[in-house]
Amino acid sequence: MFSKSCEYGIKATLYIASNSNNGNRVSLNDISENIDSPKAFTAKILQKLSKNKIIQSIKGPSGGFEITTENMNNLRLSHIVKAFDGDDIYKSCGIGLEECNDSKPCPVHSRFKNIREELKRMLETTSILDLANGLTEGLTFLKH
Amino acid sequence: MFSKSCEYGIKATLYIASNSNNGNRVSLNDISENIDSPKAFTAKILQKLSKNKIIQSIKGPSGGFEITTENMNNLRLSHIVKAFDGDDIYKSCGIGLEECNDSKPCPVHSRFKNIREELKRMLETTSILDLANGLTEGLTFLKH
DNA sequence: TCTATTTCGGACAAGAATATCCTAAATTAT
DNA sequence: ATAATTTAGGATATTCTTGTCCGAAATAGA
Repeated sequence: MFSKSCEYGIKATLYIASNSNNGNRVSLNDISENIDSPKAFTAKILQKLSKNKIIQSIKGPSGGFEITTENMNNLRLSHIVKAFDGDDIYKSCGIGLEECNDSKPCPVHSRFKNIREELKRMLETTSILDLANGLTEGLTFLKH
Repeated sequence: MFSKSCEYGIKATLYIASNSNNGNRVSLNDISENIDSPKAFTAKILQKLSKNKIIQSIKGPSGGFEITTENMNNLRLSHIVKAFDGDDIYKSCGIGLEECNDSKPCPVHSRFKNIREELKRMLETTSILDLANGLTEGLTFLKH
């Protein structure tokens, strides 16, 4: 469904968010250990999240990554997905046609429409804060 | 959503189906022209469809590809998707966790559940015959 | 100021997906 | 039988994603 990068991006953001909740800044090491991801590759993921203003990065000793309270309240799952995979998943044609819409549909267009819209809606309404709270409360998990 | 191979696989199957409807066997050339796909790569796709008993292939002059009436009645979109991409799209965790279920959920588990199930249901109930009929009747399209 | 820590960013490596090429095998028609 | 047509399948090439490595830049603390 999502690329590996996007999966790591979501996990990393949620881990950072759940710690920023408690006022804790976390490092690359913390993150890659706690979301069970390759460290060097995760560094790239974090750079991307940082450039997309999804997370904030601080260099130097006691540096690391965090999410501002303001960001936390506005961030949605769709923002992360968009940064890594674009919005093809819920916008583009199920069998890859450039032009595919209600007036000139591909064979699967009508059957995919609802699902795509539901996915879009879910991603756009799911807040990072809510997901992070689930983690903080121990109701959900980022690794086995 | 699906791999390029899977997209070609669906398009090829539908093109063949819509022609088998009319009793016409179609060649690799026909197919790659009409679904707008690279010929050599499409040959591989057709081999895979053939090995998975989704389509039948006949060698030699006046050979080509077709779908038996029996197959046409039983084939569902899910069969093609499974042959190329497996069933990860509607079975595996949204952020790639090995173990992710109702009793030990990842943060997005509950929000993805319905969508995944709807997708599964759609793929398993959508018949190739119905999709092919839409094409034959000129209601839907495989290329722009 | 010096050192240790941490992120940044460019170059490079490995693997998977996509795509091509060429010869073999089968089959039809002459 | 021979020639022509069409799929089968192995080898190879290209591109994209995933992943690693290493030195540079920033910064906190001694």
